[in-house]
Amino acid sequence: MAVAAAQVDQHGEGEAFSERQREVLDAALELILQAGDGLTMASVARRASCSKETLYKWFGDRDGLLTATVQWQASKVRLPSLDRENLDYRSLKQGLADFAESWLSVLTGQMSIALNAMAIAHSSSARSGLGGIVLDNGRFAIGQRVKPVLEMARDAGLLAFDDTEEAFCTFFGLVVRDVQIRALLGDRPLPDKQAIRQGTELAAQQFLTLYGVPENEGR
Amino acid sequence: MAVAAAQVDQHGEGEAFSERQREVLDAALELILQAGDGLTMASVARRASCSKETLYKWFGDRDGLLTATVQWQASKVRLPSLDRENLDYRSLKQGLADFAESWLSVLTGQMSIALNAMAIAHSSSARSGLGGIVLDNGRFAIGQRVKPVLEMARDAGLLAFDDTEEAFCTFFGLVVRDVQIRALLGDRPLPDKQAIRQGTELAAQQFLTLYGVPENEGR
DNA sequence: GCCGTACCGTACCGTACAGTACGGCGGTGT
DNA sequence: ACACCGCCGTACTGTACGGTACGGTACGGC
Repeated sequence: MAVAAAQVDQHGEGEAFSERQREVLDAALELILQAGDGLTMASVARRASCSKETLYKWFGDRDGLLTATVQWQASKVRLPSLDRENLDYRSLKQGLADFAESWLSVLTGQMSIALNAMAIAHSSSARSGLGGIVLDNGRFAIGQRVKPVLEMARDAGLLAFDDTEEAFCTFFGLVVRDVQIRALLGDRPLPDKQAIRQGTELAAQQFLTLYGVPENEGR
Repeated sequence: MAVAAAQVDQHGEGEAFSERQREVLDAALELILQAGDGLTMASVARRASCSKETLYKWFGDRDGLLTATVQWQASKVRLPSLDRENLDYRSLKQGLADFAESWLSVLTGQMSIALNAMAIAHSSSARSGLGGIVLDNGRFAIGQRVKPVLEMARDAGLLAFDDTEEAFCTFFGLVVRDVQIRALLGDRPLPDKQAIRQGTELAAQQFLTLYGVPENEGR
């Protein structure tokens, strides 16, 4: 229930874990990949060559270990920046499509799926903030990254909208569609690189159709 | 692992369960609502005033009970039809918005969230077809319902698209956005009736902007 | 050399829960 | 009346796993 140091910093930039602790958390991540929520404290200890007692000392309990693991993974994921000066219509579209592609690739990765599944499984029962953490570092973090760009594009006269949140949610829907929920429900195969690229290009096009300012389209 | 009769029919219209069995499955649904995947065979037996032995006799094992429960719930959900003759632009938009509203309402209901969460929790570990069942009766069933309408509207000259699947996926994305994943990850409060209505009306409008045939809009 | 600290490995405990066994009981056919 | 059957209730078994205790080892300070 109590993560030694990561408890303190609100947003968990992840500097709170020692080298050895990070090894342990990586072991936990590997196990989550193959066993999902079914990982046991013993299996983590075995995989990381550490003792269960140490796990409890460092992370308090099972929930604390899971929380720390999710935070650790979140601190590793670094999505592309998408900040860009000299915006024009074409580069905006390209930037949105590139960003969406990278984002969807992460979202359909084994790790994202496993972690989201685990967080969802927990949100129904335990009062661990796993769902909140995943939400903060997933959907929320993406929003924080995208919204300024949308507003920048609006200021440049390329987009038109009143509600940034609404515009971002629309972008989210156009990009993600049913892909994530299908993946989470075990639908296979996952979309490949090409399918993702194709979908996100369409999404960028559609988003601009909805929110773009026609006279500034250039071409 | 083996559901007595429901095993036979592929799509489970749900007539395979006796009155008493349906009572038991309803008890299981109630428990899933409050305990999610954490429901125990004993709790179901207690709630339904039946013996564990009967549960095992009828449903084989815990997985079989869960599967039957999900099928039973799926057989109960009946989304509005949306079939409509004499399509015009306005009635199409209204129909899509109404349908989307009803759909999103179901999707954000306690029962949908609990069942989806359970199916997701299982898809990571067990090889039970829970995820597939939910997918078939959720996303897939919706598609089957919506696609003919889209094609009908296209034949009437109201919509323009080549790929029905693509058009439907776009509709899905515009309607669902981040609502479902946020709900599954425990984000609260859930959108209320008004927020849903507002979102789905926007979605219908956006969908028509993307796929509507302008000259037939007849405002 | 001695002590404290941190950690590993393993054994152990308690509990929760899936699955089974069995006695009892009410209904139905003969 | 009696046998049979489906079901309830309850007790039981086996096991998996969270959490704890403890002995053994390596290391740094004094």
